[in-house]
Amino acid sequence: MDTKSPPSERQLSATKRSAILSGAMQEFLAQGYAATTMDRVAAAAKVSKATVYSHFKDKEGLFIALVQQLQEKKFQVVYGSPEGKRLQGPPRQVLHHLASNMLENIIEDKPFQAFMRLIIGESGRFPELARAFSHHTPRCFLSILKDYLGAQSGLNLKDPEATARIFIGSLVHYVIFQELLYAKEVVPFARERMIQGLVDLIVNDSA
Amino acid sequence: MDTKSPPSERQLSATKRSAILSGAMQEFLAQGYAATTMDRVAAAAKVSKATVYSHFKDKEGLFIALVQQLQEKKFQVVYGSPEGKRLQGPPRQVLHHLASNMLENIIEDKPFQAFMRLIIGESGRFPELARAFSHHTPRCFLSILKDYLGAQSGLNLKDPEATARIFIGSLVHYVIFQELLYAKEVVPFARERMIQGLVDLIVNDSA
DNA sequence: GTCTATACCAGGATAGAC
DNA sequence: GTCTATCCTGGTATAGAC
Repeated sequence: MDTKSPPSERQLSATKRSAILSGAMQEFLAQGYAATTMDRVAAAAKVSKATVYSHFKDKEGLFIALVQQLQEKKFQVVYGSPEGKRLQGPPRQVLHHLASNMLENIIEDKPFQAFMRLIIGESGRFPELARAFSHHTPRCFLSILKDYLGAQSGLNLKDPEATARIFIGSLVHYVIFQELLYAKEVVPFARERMIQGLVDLIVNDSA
Repeated sequence: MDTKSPPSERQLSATKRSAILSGAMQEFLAQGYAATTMDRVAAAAKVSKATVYSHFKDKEGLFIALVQQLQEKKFQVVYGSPEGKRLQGPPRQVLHHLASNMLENIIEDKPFQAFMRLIIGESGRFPELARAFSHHTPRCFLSILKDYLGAQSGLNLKDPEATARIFIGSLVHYVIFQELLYAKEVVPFARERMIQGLVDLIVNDSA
């Protein structure tokens, strides 16, 4: 018996590949594209640099593969969320619940915030990735909300889709501003107040 | 007579300094922090690299100086905007005008968009700059809008500040999403429809 | 398929002439 | 105060052993 890895002496390609992607995620999310070095990626993945290059063409290829993987995996969590199903119930409750969950999910999820930073920060150099992000991410969310709002005749909304965009946009902006740009430390604004303000604006039953 | 610069053979320090900042702006806004090289900054400023280092301690110092300068100069244009004065008039008109101007200003101003990308993208590495941005930028704008909304008793707003944040947040998010992330090419949404939706949501007089 | 070792290049920063 | 020339580190990518 030696001190090496007991289960499988020779690890297979798929294992290495996912280890590399995992290391790449750690580095790219923390440092951004240009500041990340293949050395550190290899170290984080506990793999030699040459192995990284045998699995991915170059730094750019690795980055693109990583982002695509994150889009597919991370997103179902944040945007697909508990409400993959259609929404139903009284607007006040549904909207409050929806906003609350969305903020909670994103604010807790630091890696996802780093991912937002990365996508926005690198959107100049990697426009394709930004386009893919715009295309896939808020699609289902927006569409579900739009349908729900459109079906609530009691709300008297002139443009349900615009309303849905305002709803989501306000919340995403809240996260970008308060969290990514540290506004919470400098011009704080309670999460609950934001949510309540948004719900009141949309529902607006004269209570 | 030689072929060199006729006006002043030896340029002064202040001139060089602003040339360097100008070159730095060009490079940092286009490439981001890490991908920008001091060589290219010097070239863009038509100055030797040593001169750059005589005016600024290092790359980081140059970057910070640049961002601070941009905050002070660029901002009065975009956020101070035509409405530095207090707002007055009927809500529908004022809000529509305000939103329209704000979007117009930001969407036309590509350098400012690059600046947003930069601030968000580098907010992990330069949290101080992000904090300064959060602190100064939308301050006056938000405050003016909040006061205006609070004064319009006809609107029946429960929380004018929350409403003001939703207003600005929706619009900023619109820019980030549609412009910076190229959503306009992939899930387009008319600017005017966004503005109208926002105004309708806030004003909401049953016409 | 994976590692070690290395080629090659570029970037940040500085020394020294003028 | 500004330039030219240079140092040195560290990065991407690959060659060759196992």
